[in-house]
Amino acid sequence: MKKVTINSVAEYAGVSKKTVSRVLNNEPNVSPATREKVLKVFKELDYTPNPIARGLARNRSFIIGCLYDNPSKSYITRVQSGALEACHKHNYNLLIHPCELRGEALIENIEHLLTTSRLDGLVLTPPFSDSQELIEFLQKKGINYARVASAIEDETSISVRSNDEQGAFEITEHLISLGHTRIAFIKGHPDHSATEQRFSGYQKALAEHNIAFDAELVAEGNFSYHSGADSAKEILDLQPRPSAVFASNDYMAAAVLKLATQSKLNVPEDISIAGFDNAPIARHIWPGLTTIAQPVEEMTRQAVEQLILQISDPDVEKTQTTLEAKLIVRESTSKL
Amino acid sequence: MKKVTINSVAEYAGVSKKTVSRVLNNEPNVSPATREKVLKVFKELDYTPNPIARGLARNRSFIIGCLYDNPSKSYITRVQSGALEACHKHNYNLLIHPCELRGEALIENIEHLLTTSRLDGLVLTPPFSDSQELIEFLQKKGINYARVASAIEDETSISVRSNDEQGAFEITEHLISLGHTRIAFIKGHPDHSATEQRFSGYQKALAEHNIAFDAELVAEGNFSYHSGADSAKEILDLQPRPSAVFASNDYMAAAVLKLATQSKLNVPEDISIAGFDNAPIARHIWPGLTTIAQPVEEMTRQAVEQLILQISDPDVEKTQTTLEAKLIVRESTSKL
DNA sequence: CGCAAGTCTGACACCGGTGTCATAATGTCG
DNA sequence: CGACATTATGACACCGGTGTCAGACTTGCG
Repeated sequence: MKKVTINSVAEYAGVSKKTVSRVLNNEPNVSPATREKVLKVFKELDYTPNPIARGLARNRSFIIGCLYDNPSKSYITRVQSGALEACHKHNYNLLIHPCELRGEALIENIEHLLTTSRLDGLVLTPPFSDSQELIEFLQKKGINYARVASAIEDETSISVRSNDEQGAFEITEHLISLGHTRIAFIKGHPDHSATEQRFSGYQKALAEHNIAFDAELVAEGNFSYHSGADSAKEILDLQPRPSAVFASNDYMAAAVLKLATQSKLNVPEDISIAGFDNAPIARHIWPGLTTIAQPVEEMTRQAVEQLILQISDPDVEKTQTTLEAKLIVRESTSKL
Repeated sequence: MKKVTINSVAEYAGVSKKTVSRVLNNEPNVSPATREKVLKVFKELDYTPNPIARGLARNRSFIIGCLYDNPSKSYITRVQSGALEACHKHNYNLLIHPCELRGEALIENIEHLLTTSRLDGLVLTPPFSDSQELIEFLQKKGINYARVASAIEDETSISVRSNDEQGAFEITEHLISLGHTRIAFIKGHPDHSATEQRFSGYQKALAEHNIAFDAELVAEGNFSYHSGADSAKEILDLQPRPSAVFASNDYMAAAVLKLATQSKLNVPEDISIAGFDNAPIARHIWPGLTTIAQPVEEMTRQAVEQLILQISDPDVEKTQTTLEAKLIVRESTSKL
């Protein structure tokens, strides 16, 4: 398997390598005859251009990196799927890089990432979207980035978010409209800005309907199924038991459902349960979870799309977009 | 933000770029004084070497590609997590590339991938692990690859699998030992070799215990939750109803559980349900699913580890490894 | 002290493409 | 048919590193 380079193609076709390069990139000013000839040699020698060499010359890798630190697998796959869609549309590829926000050496870690592969841009997903430290580092290094689902308003960088507070408000109001007043809440991971947003939506809905906020009804979770199970235990033991639980994501809601069922409670007759995200599990269990559909793929897709735009033209305006979240009512919530 | 290259560092430090390169790569034969001086300039200028230039010179990208076409998100994230572990250990990065086995242009798709990013190797996950067409293409192109969970015995390439047939045999035997004889089976996607393996394990266990195989009890699934729900409908309508269902993966088993519960059947009292894979959902639902734990992360980790070994030394022996699957009994199966 | 071996360092080609610019070939038009 | 615009092509530097090799400088030891 000897290597076929642009030089061998040029030699074989009897033209200069620049002409081969022109054919390769569909540049104008190549006579049809020459183009044909070169294309034939491509086939004959089974030539594939070397992306690294091309990258060096153009100072581009056509690779976008995706950063995440998230216990929800489904969130991650949705993020990836949206990012990939945008990448492939523009002939980019996606490199994934999970790492810990609280790791002792986040910046070193990212620095190492940038030393081992040159990335044209970075998509930051929660909780990185809100990491001031990381953002400053990227700016200093002059790395393009886009932020997904960040709470920070920042006109100097691309950001696509969904309205978490509004979503949490709506789902809480949904529970209230069903007659619930004693509604427990499970918080998400403190590093995620969504946690505060969703909590705030919950509180605002209570206030709006003159229901006193009761700190006893609030449990600390971290978005993981496991943390949901722990919180569920606390909540189900409360006296009197809340008639509804709103968990900050579907995994934790699923955990509440599992523990309630194990305790011989009927859902939703004995207790209503609501989640957030519309993760696959929300419809894979019975009863299906009432939840808020967050357009994760779409957010990420738009973020990456903007990012690629910015890579090709650094002067393009950096947009801030907010997408709507949508209430999805399933079987896990019912009238009191 | 002006670029800091090896040339500027060399000039600033008053040494040749080769010496800078030596310091960069921790090569011997640099006097401590010179090394110090250069390292100081690195800091001072905030120099980061360009991975693309390095890649060109070394003919390496230090990027591994991961191919998949799989409806199970949890399978994919487990694959990614195992692959990432091995990659990061050796300073590689991971590029993900989902694509369709049956897409009109698989080879063109992969060719395009290789044209847009130079990958040092490829991890093939099911169903690509068994795609003869793809494997021939990669061999022709001289691309290193490793196959995960493939059924094909092939001494010429790296392969790490788990014993699916044995696992299916065990779980079927588990059901039989509980007194079940009318055991329905839901097949996986026909493109996946695991489908045939698991089916075969099911049949062998029946035979071993002198239970006649009944084709009526076999439904065609494709590993997706949705297909499991379709199959579940068929199976639950059978007269008499089977007393147990063994679905080829946990998503389909979860679908059976959901439909059974919706039909007011109690699991496992009225019907036992078993899955395969030990996906997160198996323990996130109630009752938890009896299933086979497949070491997906470990398989992928080992495959990538071998792959990286092969990249650095093409003459290293290509190993074939088989890992054990393990029966996990939860609440979804019980005595007849 | 002299010579061989070992340590440091830099000049230079090279990896495989792309950008710039000069020049040759062809076309257009009065 | 000559002057000029346009198209086609190649020479050459360059992207930012690494590999090879030669030469200068140390060191060890008989």
